[in-house]
Amino acid sequence: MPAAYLEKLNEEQRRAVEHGVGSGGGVSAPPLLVIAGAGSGKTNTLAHRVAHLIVNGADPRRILLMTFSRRAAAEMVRRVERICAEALGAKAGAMTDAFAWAGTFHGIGARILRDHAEQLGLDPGFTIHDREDSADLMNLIRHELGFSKTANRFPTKATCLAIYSRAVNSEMALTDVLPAFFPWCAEWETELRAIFGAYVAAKQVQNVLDYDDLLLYWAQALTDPGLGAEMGGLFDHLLIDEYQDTNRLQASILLSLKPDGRGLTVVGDDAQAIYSFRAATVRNILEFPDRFTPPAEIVTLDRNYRSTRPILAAANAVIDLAAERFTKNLRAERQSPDLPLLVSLRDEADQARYIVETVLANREEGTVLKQQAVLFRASHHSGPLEVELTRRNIPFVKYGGLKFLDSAHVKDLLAVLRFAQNPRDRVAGFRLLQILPGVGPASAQRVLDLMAAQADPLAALSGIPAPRQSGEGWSDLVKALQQLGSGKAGWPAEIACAREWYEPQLERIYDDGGVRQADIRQLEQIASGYASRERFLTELTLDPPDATSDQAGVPLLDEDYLILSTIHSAKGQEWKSVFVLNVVDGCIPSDLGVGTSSEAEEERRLLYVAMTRAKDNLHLVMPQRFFTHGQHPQGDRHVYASRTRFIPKTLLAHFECRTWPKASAAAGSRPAGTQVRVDVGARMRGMWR
DNA sequence: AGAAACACTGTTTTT
DNA sequence: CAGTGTTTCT
Repeated sequence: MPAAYLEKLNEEQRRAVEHGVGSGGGVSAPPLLVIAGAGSGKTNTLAHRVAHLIVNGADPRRILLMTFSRRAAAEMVRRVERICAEALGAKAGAMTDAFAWAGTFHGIGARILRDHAEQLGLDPGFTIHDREDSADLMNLIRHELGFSKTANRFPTKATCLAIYSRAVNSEMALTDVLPAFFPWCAEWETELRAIFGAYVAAKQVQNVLDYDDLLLYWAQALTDPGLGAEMGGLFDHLLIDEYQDTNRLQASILLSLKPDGRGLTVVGDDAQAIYSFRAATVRNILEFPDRFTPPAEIVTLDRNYRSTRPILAAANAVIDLAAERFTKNLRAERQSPDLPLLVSLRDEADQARYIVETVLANREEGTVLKQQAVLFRASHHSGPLEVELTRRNIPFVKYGGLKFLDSAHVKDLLAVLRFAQNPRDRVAGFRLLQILPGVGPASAQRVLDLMAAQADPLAALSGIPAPRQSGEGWSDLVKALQQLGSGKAGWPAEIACAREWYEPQLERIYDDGGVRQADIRQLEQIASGYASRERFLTELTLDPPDATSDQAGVPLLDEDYLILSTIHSAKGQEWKSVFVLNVVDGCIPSDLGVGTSSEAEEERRLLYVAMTRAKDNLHLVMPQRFFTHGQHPQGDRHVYASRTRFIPKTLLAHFECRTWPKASAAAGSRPAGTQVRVDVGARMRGMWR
């Protein structure tokens, strides 16, 4: 008799869920590709497949689920638990507790590398560099090799890292990467090669891995037949979500784990590929079926349960103009008479006011703030809106863009913990030492060199003479580090030690110590939720708290707040009402993102992703003019923007076009500028919040 | 020599 | 605001 949970699925969803599952949990299920359009019940289908495997006897300890973000993984686990509980009753708890391999590619990689560290010649205590740490290390090396003062300007640290990362993730040779993606750096190939060589060596000496290493070491380990079989043998089932946003290196890992594809399920949608800047390639998903013999089974989910028919029609029309399409359009299941709105208004200040007023009106009609989201291409696009929301006292949470962890004082405190954890980590040490007064780059390097020469760097600290002007701060730091390094205090008491050392420094360095101190306390709060210092540091690097809000603390769970998010961070989510900011050329597409036609195509998909987040109401907002930066607060230099090229005239029939505020005799004669100038000032101030 | 203070500029998207 | 480059101070 079929399980009750299967009855709720449509025919295609059910086919994806049941594929290859027989008695024994489908241990030898042939490879499966699920093409799942926006709003087609993808997450639900994948969760049902995992649950169905477990219910049919698959060993939950041997199921690996990889998603794009940790948030998505957590949501998936929650749903699997729910479905299993329904089907299995009391014994479901034990089953789902055992389902512990769910996370991002990078998170799973870190875990597997730590488990197999010794076989790979790695110190299991390695620390992980985030993007900025990696760039800092790249910068140190760039300096050491003397490339920071070449006659022609040398690529910046961020560019160097981007080139390195692109080569690693796309599995391309530097010679091919440069002309294809960084033509303006092609003249530096020899120097870059030297930097990358030194960068890799430095990471190894310092016992650190960067994001790319988490995949690269994993992929390399898998090329060894013995280790490959061992790691592949850990799992009967591998399920990968958002497969259109994986890169070559990730595909290599999958294929090495399961060379014949048995037990492999990948899910994705080529129309939603928006991560090519991270070397993701849509070819992974397109080529997947034919990598195996016989080819993978393909199931297509093309019924959209999320958006109303007019919203989906508009989104389909946008993506229909794409140069290349591989999947067909979605079919909407929900009727509605309301067309999506295309709102033109005067400037960004009006845009902010329009959003605030509409959001509040929606709430009056019963749509809570949490069911409404404002999406934008670049993090700073929401600046004026944030000012307006703050002014009107409307709580909001912002996803994407600058994070809590990026602020200098938080990084300082983390540097203390990281250096204690791994005293060979020069990026952490370099940062930490320079907090002391009278210590700059030169003295910091000297201390690190002396430490590096010793078998026990932390113990060696006692024998190192204090840098000339560091005063009594030096011995305090040495004491604090050795105390932390001994591990005697235990976790989370250690973070309190670190804070006690850092707080006086904070007051000395910054004028606005109060706000920053609150952040430090919040970090301490977060830290107490982790089992150990190593776990805390690793997980914080791989999964930083991804929202910032207008309040110091994270909003209480029962509190209502508006969602602000970059389009990238909105992937996989849905809201009742969605507003998309700055739907004009220069923002969508970003003026930085139209260099090549494939970049422009990705911008088009970005707009498609934004539009398909909406369930009931969609507002595309277009300010007509933008004030340029870098001028006097009262200046009125501005540029005029036009509607995005992705919505040409021929598509206007899909929208209800409006101007705001509604034209009236009085409003029409409003003296230009006066009201606007005030808000520009507010916006400028808001930029530095 | 090396640290600190100052002036100037430029900002996509993220594991 | 952070990152970079320049000048000034110790």
